[in-house]
Amino acid sequence: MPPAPWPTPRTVRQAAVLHARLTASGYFLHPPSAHHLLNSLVNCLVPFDPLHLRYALHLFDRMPPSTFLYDTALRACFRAGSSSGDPDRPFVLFRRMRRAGIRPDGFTFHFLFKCSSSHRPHALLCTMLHAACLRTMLPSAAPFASNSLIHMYVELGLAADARRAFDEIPVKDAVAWIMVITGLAKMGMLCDARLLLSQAPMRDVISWTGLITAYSRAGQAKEAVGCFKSMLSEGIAPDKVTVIGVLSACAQLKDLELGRSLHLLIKEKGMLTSENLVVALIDMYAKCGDFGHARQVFDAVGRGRRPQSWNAIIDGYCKHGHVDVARSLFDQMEVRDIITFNSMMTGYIHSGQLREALLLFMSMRRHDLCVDNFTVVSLLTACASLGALPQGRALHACIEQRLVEADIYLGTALLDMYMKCGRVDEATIVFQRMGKRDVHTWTAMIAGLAFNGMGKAALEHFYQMRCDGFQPNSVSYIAVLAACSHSCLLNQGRLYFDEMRILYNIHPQIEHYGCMIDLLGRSGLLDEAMDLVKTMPIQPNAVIWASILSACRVHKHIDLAQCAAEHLLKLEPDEDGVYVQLYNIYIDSRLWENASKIRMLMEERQVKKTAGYSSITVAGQVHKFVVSDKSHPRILEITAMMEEISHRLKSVGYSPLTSQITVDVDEEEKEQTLLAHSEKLAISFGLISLAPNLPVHIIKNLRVCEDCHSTIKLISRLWNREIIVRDRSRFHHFREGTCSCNDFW
DNA sequence: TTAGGGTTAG
Repeated sequence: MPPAPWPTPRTVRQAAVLHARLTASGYFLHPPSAHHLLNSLVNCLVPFDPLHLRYALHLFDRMPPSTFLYDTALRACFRAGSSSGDPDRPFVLFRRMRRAGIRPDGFTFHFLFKCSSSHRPHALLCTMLHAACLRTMLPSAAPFASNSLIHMYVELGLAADARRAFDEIPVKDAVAWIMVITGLAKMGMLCDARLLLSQAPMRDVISWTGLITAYSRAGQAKEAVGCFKSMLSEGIAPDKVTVIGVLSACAQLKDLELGRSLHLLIKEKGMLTSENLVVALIDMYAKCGDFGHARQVFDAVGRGRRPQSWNAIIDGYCKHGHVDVARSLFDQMEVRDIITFNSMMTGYIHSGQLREALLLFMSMRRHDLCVDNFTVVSLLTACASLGALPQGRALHACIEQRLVEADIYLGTALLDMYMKCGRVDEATIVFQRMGKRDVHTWTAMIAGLAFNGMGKAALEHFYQMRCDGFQPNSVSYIAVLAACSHSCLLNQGRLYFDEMRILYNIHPQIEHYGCMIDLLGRSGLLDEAMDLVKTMPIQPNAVIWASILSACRVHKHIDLAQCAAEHLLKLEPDEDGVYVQLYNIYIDSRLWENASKIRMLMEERQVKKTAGYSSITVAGQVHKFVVSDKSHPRILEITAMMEEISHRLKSVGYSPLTSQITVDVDEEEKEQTLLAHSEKLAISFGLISLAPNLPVHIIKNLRVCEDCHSTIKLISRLWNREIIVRDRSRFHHFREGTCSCNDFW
């Protein structure tokens, strides 16, 4: 006797009633009835409350097992979402199914892949599932699983695996399938033809879109666009989701031409009703810097735009340096989300407006927004540029306490912060503990070692990076060449400068030339450096001429110094550093008259010398000193320490470099002035207030003077103390009487 | 009696 048409339960109570009726009538073990009950639960209840998953699985455990029931149980796991507890449950179910000898079908794998997309298990497990799918499935059952397989790899960010899954869909067999299907249709077997058609494994718009999205999300935008073109040539029409993926790739490539043609396509097909697509379109125009069109699309959406549209345009303005325009849009927004705040903060940080970024960060709490890993990356970047080590360490503690999810960006930002605060040891620990690294992580490590004066270690890391299969990019080579120049590794520098073009087709930019010219200049090869300046295909900028000028000072090359200074004064007439550098060169060479001309020129042009200062953090508090500073509450102790330093330095035969002082005063006064330099005050304070095992860490806004440099080397030996000084362009690590810069800075 | 791809922040 067929069962009565059972009602569809819409509440747990109704489900329980039906459960009782089925059990009482013996129909609980009748497959269609059992399926009906379980299906209703999965469709109506589980998606709205993951707690009902337990009830559904409880029923499932008591029903006679079948492929369909297992598929339904897996579907239940998927629909309950990732918040429903045990992320391993789908895999446990699958293992049980195999042990019970129940054959999986396309749906089984489909739901397993869907679960894997949301639960993000280990990549190895996904590969094993993929293999099991290939092993056990008939090709005719594949189409359900293949697109979800691609999607799983997309979610895991594994574009190459997504590609492999895509290639496994046998497109060449499509012809054979179509022949069989048309054959059946011609014989009048329309039902069979339709069934076969629904099962034929062919690449459709969804497979292609999956692959395009995979490439786009993995940052392989060229491949994404390549796929899009292949898709069109196979005669498959894109839909709005495809276009979103391709627009995102265009934005990465700054391919405005393709972006515009997509805009035309969107208009033709009337796709502008999708706001997701509108967001992608605004983002593409904004990232390409075409704000006219970006605004046109943005304005056309009108009031009631989603925050995503605002975010896309705000971020575009920030990335192109129009932070004020971005802020005015930010202020007009009614509902801002975490992305809005993070974009705006990042904009401020990259434009050097750290105070504004901090104010925004503090206002996030008022908007009930929790800090996430994007926020922490921004804050770490700010700490790195300020050299704010204690604050950076506090953020590290938040990561360790798992208050934010640690990922590859966060790890890289953390190691970069430690490097920029001169803590190579801590940066190295972060680097070594990172489970996953990418080219940015390696580059941050190499650059960090480079400007901390550890050129050889930097090059060893570069070697290791390539052994690990990472392809260096143009920024990696800037770091490598900077390592060579900071550590005076001339032969290696020449090698890498040629190699980047030959091996990777990376053409040198102004930064690469800058490093190379700096390296040649440091090595005393000023003629060769000038040859490179003359022959390079780019107009030399201020950095290039400043390198030449520095080299001229060290190698006493007055004529070339004058030539470099002339170029610099044309490029940056208001920059006091040039005047000071040239002035010092004249003083070193005892050309007093030229020196005083420079002074007059500065007065004439009203160029003010930037006031030098040094800061040191003790117990979380920043102490700032200027020359001859008497304002510190512990000035008496600091002065006593200064006197002790002076006394001990003299006892080992050190005489102050009073020749650096050009004001007409007696020797003793000159000595006093040198002794009152801000970095020496800060170091004295560090010595009296920090525990003896802690390094003394100073941040200086200008370059360290020669007398201070020699003095600090001696202090590091006499007090057996590590002293780290970050000046405006590099780090000096003083240990046991030597400095990591090898006296060239 | 089961299905499928999405945009914006580091």
